[in-house]
Formats: sequence, structure tokens, C-alpha cells
Amino acid sequence: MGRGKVELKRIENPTNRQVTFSKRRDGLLKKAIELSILCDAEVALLVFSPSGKAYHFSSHDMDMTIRRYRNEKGLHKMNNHGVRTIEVWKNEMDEMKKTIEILETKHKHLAGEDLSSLGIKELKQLERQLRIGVDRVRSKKWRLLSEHISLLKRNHKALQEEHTILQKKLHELLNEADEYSGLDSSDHAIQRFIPDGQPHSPLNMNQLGFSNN
Amino acid sequence: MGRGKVELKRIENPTNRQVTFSKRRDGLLKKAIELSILCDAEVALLVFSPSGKAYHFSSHDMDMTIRRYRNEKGLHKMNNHGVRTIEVWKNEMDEMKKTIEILETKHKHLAGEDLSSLGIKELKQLERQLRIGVDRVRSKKWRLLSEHISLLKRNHKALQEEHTILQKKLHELLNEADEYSGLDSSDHAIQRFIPDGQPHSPLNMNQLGFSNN
DNA sequence: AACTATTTATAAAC
DNA sequence: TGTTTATAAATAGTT
Repeated sequence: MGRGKVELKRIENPTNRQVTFSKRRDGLLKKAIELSILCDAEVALLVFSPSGKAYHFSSHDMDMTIRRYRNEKGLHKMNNHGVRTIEVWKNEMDEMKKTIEILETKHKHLAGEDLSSLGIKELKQLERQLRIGVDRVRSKKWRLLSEHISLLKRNHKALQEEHTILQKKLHELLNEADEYSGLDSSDHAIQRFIPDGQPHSPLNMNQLGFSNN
Repeated sequence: MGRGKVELKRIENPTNRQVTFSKRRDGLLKKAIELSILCDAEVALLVFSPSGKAYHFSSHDMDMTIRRYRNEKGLHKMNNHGVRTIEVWKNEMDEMKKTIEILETKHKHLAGEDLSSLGIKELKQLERQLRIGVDRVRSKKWRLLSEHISLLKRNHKALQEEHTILQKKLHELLNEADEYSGLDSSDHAIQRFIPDGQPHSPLNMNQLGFSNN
């Protein structure tokens, strides 16, 4: 409908295309309005120009019409999927809430709180569980402690050995110095720092910051 | 464009309206397609007939176009609100997950499992916590047990008293019977069921289903 | 649903 | 963009 027929393909001339877009957009909009009024139909139209500008018409309410559309065909596509996803989320959240409640209750029980709902049988089991826990924790603690102690012992022994070596070297040096200078060694300054053959008294483990509880 | 001009108002004749709807719907659809092709535009069209039947066209992807529309103008409406709600949900879920993880870790620790990540200080605190729990649970257990026992004792005492009364009544009845019948009472059938003055031996509490652990 | 007289939309030109 | 105009397209009423 115009001076010439048009092929159904993208108009290459950008100016022409833009002009035609404006005209046809208005035409389409008008037709949509007419359809909705003349035939009492619910119509929604969304148009985006290539440049990104948006035009729209809806005879009733856009969101409502979109919802209606989604309900209509969504019964086997994204809408349903979306609803199911939401339901799955809700279920997950409920499950998590339950899990947290249970865990918190158990935690309180293990702390010896809120025991009023428990019977003798449950209390016995709880006590057994706590005992097991205590035993394991205590054994782990002792393992750690003994490792720590043996580490300290090793370090101490190494220090002792180093000390002995240093002592020997020091004696040798002193002797050399004495021989060289011919001084009397009885009250030599350096010698006052060397107590006797026994290096250190063994470390008292009770002073290392550990107690038995 | 037809034999006569039409007023822009609802066509009252239902048949006419239905026919016009079909024709104009097709026309609108065709125009929408043409616009999208000729002008390289993104077009979405939703039409619902008065009878509820749905027709639609979208040049790209309906949901995408709808999203684009919502983004365009929805920055102050439901979409934004929806997105925020979803984000809030996600945060809630993340928090719950974290909570569950923490609780489970604590639970394991209290059970004496997975202790490798703990240091001596933490182990000591854990042990202390467990001890407190054990003490509380044990005390609760003993309270329950003693209540149970005193209840049993009360019951037992009541039974004893009832028994004594019954015994007395029985004796009285026997005496009456003897006086009435004049029979010898040394091997009276009923008397065989009465052992002696002492009713029952006291119940042994160790046989009531309780042990000390 | 097909036909057709007529209205309407719009392509091209300005 | 807006107007004009020649012409293509759409469609109201009829069959």
C-alpha cells in the first residue's frame, strides 16, 4: 500500500527504514487499539526500535496480560518451571529450618540445657554420648600434649648437645688462650659462665603452661 | 477499508465481532511480522479473544522481550521488588547453610569427631563444656530416677497398707466362717494363702529395671 | 471461506 | 519530522 510494492525483507536504506518504522509502528499501534476496542479483545504490544527505544500498548494491564499469557502456555514451560523452582526453594528452606531446629535442640541437650522433654532412657543415651565425646576429646588432648612435650624434649636435648659442644669448644679456646697468654686460668672471666659438667637441670614439664584439666 | 466505514466502538453483533476479530487479528499479526522484518525491530504481541483464546507473536523471544520491557520501565515496580525478594531469599539460604555447617561442626566436635583442626586450648574448652553437659545430664537423670523411685515406694507402701487391711478382713471373715460352720481351721483352704503377719518382703530397687549408668 | 467495493495504510516524493 | 499523493493492502459487508 504505497507507491510501490515492498519485498518482505529488511529495508537496507537506514533512513527509509527509520521512516518506515515510525509509520508502521504507528499503524500497528492503531490497529492494536482498534482490535481491542472493536472486538473487545485483550491486546498487548511491545515494540523496540533497532536503536533501542521502546513503544508499547496494552488494552488492559500489561503485567496482567503477560501473566495471563504465561499461565496460558506456561503450563508446560518456563512459568511452571519457575513456580516449581520456587517451590523447591521453599521446600529446601523449610528443610533447612527443620535441620537447624533439630541441631540446635541437640546442641542444647549436649550442653545439658532444656532436658525437661527427655525421659530416662534418652538421658542415659545422652550421657553415654557425652562420655564418649569427653573420652575422645581428652585422648586427643593428651595426644596433642604428648606430642608437644616430646617436641620440647627433642628441642631441649638438641640444645643440650649444642650446649655441650659449645662448652667443649669454649674450653679448647680457653686452653689455647691460656697457653698463648700464659695467664692463670683459675678465675678467668669466661670460665665463670660455665657451671660444671652437667649442662642444665632437666626442664620441669609442669612449668610449661600445661595443667591436667 | 471495507464496504463501509466503522465507528471505533465495540461491535455489538457477536457474529460480526467474531469475524472481524479473526480478520483483524490476522492483519495485526501480519503487520507485526512485517514491522519486525522490514525495520529490524523487536516486536511482541499478545492477543486474547473475548472467548479467552490466546494468540501471540514475538520476533525474538517472548520472555526476553518481556524482560527487556520490564527492565526498561520496571526499575520502579514489581520486577525490582521481585529481584530484591529473590536476593533476600538467597541471602537467607546462605546464612542458613552457614548456620547448619557451624552447628554440624560443633556437633561433631561434641561427639569427639573431626578434632584435628582444634588446638589444645580449644580441646580443653570442649572438654570442659562436655563435662558440664555430662554433669547436668547426670543430675537430671538422677532427679528423674529418684522421683520415679519415690513414686514406686509410695505405691508400694499403699499396696502394703491395702494388703494389711485385706488380710485383717480376711481373718475376720475366716473367724466368722469358722464360728458359723464349726469346722476345724487348721488346714482351711483359704488360710493356706495367708503366709504370716509380715506382709511382703520390701521390694529390691535393683530389680526395677534401673542400673547405675 | 471467497468475493469485492471501499476504506485505510503507507511508499515515495517533497 | 510532516504533508501529499498514488497505490498497495486490509477489510466490511455480501454471497
